[in-house]
Amino acid sequence: MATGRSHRPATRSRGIPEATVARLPLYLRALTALSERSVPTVSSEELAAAAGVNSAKLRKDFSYLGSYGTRGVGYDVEYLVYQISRELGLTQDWPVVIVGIGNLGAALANYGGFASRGFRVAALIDADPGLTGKPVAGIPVQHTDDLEKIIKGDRVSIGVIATPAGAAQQVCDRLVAAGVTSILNFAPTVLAVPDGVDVRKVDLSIELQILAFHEQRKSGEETAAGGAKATAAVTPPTDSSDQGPDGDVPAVMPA
Amino acid sequence: MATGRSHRPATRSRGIPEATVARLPLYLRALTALSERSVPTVSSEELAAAAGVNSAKLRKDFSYLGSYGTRGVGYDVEYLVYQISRELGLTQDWPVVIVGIGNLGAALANYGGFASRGFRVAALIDADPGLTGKPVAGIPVQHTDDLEKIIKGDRVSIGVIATPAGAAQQVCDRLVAAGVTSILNFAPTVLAVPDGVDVRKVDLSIELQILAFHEQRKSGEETAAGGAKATAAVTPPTDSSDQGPDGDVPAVMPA
DNA sequence: CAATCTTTGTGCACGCGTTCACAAAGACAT
DNA sequence: ATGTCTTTGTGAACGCGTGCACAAAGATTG
Repeated sequence: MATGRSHRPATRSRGIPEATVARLPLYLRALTALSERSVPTVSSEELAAAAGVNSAKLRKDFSYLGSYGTRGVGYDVEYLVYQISRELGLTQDWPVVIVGIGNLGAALANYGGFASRGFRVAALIDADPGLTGKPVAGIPVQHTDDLEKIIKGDRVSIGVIATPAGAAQQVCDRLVAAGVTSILNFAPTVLAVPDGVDVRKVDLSIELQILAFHEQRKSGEETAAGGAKATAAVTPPTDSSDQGPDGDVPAVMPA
Repeated sequence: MATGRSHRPATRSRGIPEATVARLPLYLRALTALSERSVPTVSSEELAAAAGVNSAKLRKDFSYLGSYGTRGVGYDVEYLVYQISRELGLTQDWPVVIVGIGNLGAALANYGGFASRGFRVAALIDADPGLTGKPVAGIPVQHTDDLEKIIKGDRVSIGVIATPAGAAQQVCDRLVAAGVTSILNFAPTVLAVPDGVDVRKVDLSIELQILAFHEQRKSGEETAAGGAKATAAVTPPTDSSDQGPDGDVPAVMPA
């Protein structure tokens, strides 16, 4: 059956490493916060702390975008906000459809982080006729039957799937056939898509399982399980910035 | 200020690489599906396809757990389900609290994927007195004032933060002080936690921004933007299993 | 203008993760 | 029992990402 896994050898988008791209939104958020406080410039050290990363890493990340800093001073906040926004493509308008308006879909529709970043919820789509017409987050839900019409009519290229797992692949196929080329999938399924379509997956259960793994290690290490956790003595919250287990290997991935 | 980033040199949990741990839940889900269909054994090739990964990677991943396969045959589904569950710590009961019962919190409370994996929603907590006592997903919401009591009373070690960004750090501090040592954070903020506490972050907006980046590349590459996408000719959905942009560098990370 | 101080930008080395490719192991047929 | 065929388990090579450490660049002060 020969799988068919082509595995493109890291097309390295015009030289910007994927790892860097994944951090740009992080920097952007920190910079936006600084901008709102009218801070004119930041050093790599400060910004790195705000974004929760290493300062050397941050500088290297920025070096891929060009030399936007001034030695001895730091980075111009406004300028950097613009550069990163442009690089991420957030200066243009991205219509997005959300398919599956259950609890999660409604949460996503209400999520403020979208609108503030150039994303516009173009439509909410659900298969339940009982929902059709009902407004969620101020937007009337439309029926799945009209999916193709909506996508094509509004030139939507990004789709969010928040349906049950069983419906996900079918919805995905229809989205792709209608012209969607980027999909954010919340359903716990592996989606099959043709070449040229990007899929990012967010699985809440997987994140918890990874936490459980590390949690288990903590309990079962020093004391042999049992009443171990009864030691109760928990280090009080300090601002130590050490994070996470060890490596950064998250569960969200293109697939 | 010397950052303070200790960066533990990858404590490599008893030899299991983080990247592998992050994939175990993926395998587990595929195996569970097979188990429900009463499939006795799978080859690495088949299972890899079902989980959306490379078969060599899968075999190497399993090799860290031990030699659970039979050459010429494959892996025993039931046995593997058990081994992975045990490794991930899912054979024990993990009480979880969800703080912030807005749209997202409610969605999480209703999410079936938790219960089916050894996770138990021990309590829902919200700062809004109007919500207190109201049942969400069959569980009455409790007030933030009782947070410490709840955590300690039920020996909760995993907390989910689904509050607005502004409240996240404060909630985090209280959770940690009360004994929580693993946190899944949905608020768009960098959380500061003491050593020994794991934080995983899920940021919906970041995922979309990464998609936008790749989407922009697609449009601006072959044809110079403009009516480029009017070419409409979209490759029909096939079962080609090529996934994602290129490298696997997701936006969810310990921090 | 010269000296000093701050902060960027990056060359280099190292380690983790991925992939290839193949030998060893076992099933199965004769 | 012997041979063939399938599939695992892994050694080795490679590439990406990270972090260190420092030279170059510019601000700032005297």
